[in-house]
Amino acid sequence: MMNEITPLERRADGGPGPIRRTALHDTLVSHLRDMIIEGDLSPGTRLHEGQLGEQLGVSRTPLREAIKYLASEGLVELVPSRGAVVKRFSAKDVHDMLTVLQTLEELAGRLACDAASDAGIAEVRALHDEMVRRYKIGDRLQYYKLNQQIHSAIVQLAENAALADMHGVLQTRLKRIRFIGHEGPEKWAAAVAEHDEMIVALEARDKVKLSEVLGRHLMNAWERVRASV
Amino acid sequence: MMNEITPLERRADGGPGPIRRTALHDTLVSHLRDMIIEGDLSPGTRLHEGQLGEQLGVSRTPLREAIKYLASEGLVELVPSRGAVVKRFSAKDVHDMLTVLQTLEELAGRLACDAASDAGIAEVRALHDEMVRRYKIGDRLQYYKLNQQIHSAIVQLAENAALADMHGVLQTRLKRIRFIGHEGPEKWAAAVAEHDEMIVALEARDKVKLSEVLGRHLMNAWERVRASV
DNA sequence: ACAGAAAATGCTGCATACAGAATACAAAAG
DNA sequence: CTTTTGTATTCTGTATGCAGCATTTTCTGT
Repeated sequence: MMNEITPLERRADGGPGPIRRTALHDTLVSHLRDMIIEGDLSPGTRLHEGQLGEQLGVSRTPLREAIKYLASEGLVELVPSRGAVVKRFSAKDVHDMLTVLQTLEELAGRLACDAASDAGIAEVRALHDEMVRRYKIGDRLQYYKLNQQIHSAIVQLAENAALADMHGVLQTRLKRIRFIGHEGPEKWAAAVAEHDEMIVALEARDKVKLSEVLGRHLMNAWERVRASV
Repeated sequence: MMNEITPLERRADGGPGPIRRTALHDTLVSHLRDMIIEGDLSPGTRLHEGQLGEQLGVSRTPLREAIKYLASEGLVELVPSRGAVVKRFSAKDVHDMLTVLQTLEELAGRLACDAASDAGIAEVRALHDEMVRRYKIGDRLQYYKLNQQIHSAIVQLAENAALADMHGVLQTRLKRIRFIGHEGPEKWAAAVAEHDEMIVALEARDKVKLSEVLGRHLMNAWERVRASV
């Protein structure tokens, strides 16, 4: 993280493959979101329209639209006459978010056991195995990313768009925090063990168990990150 | 509903009281949100920037920013190169939203019993009594509004910002639907009875009971609206 | 030297202008 | 009469320009 700020590539031009007409709005939103999550724009930073726009190579208009979008997502805060600043989350905020996330994932677990296809479960299993492999070789970054993917995938299995939406918003808001949380070896091992229980419960379509493990996992997540916020 | 579309009043000018510096952005967002909820802009309708902007008396720039904000809220959908359309919800969508809302309110009930102040509970009681009064005189509109307020108020008592956010988004998305749901006298009575149980459980700070009633109430809400979606 | 006021600078908020894409329409061919 | 293709119009997407507010800097008086 803390990358150099680079102009975003607008590959409306050639490049191989079908000429994907990427909407600038979406690109900008993703880009800004990443910049916030990865810490290029730290909490409290003012989003300077002129400056930021020049760095990214876009004019102020689409940039402002993207900022409004992110404001609705809760990543930035709009201050009248003073633009937008990257939102800062207190420890209580993080705890609150994890509480809600816990409840949502418990629900997702129950729904997923009913709604998921065998193929869907197999995909999660594949992600899980890959994650464990990354764990064993100590690849924290990929472990982290696969971890997130697994949680998202389980939510997807629940086949509930509203649930996926709400989960996505909270997960995005928390990414910045969780990314930082570097747990020690023993806590990391515990997290992996929980994930093991998870996948077993999912494959058995054991609602009660899966829901319980997901809930416990997020309770523990708070313990893992509370020090860093 | 189905009001005439009127230009929004921008009282940056005089008027009594302190010169409230109302940000146009917020005003526009609220206004558009209301137009969608109240059915002035029905699902599938294209949000015509030029036309809509002229009707509201604003230029396209702030209007587009407001639309982007609403898109992130999930009320409108952005179609590349074709602007924005009011999002249409299927019966399954509504059911999904109610499922999540149910889970969130159950959580809110549990948290509220711990976190709420006596004064806060008293305020909900006041809303409840007023709502019952409106029920008795058959004032559907005010009943409906107070109903929503009570649910929001209980969520507020939980003192969890993330929970309030997620609940708010879903409640807003559902407003358009629930507004339509005209239940018969017996179902209406049942809903009021549930609200009675609710306030009693809240005053007793009975977590289990309050959570259960809130959950049941929203289960039944689905039964009440399923016909109209 | 310091406090307060006034000017100056920089930024946001809104409006307008321009370019490109999508759609609607019309004319021509089958 | 249907289909297709070329053209015209309309609307979106992006850039730029201007006015007002906030903040900072500088000037002035004690």
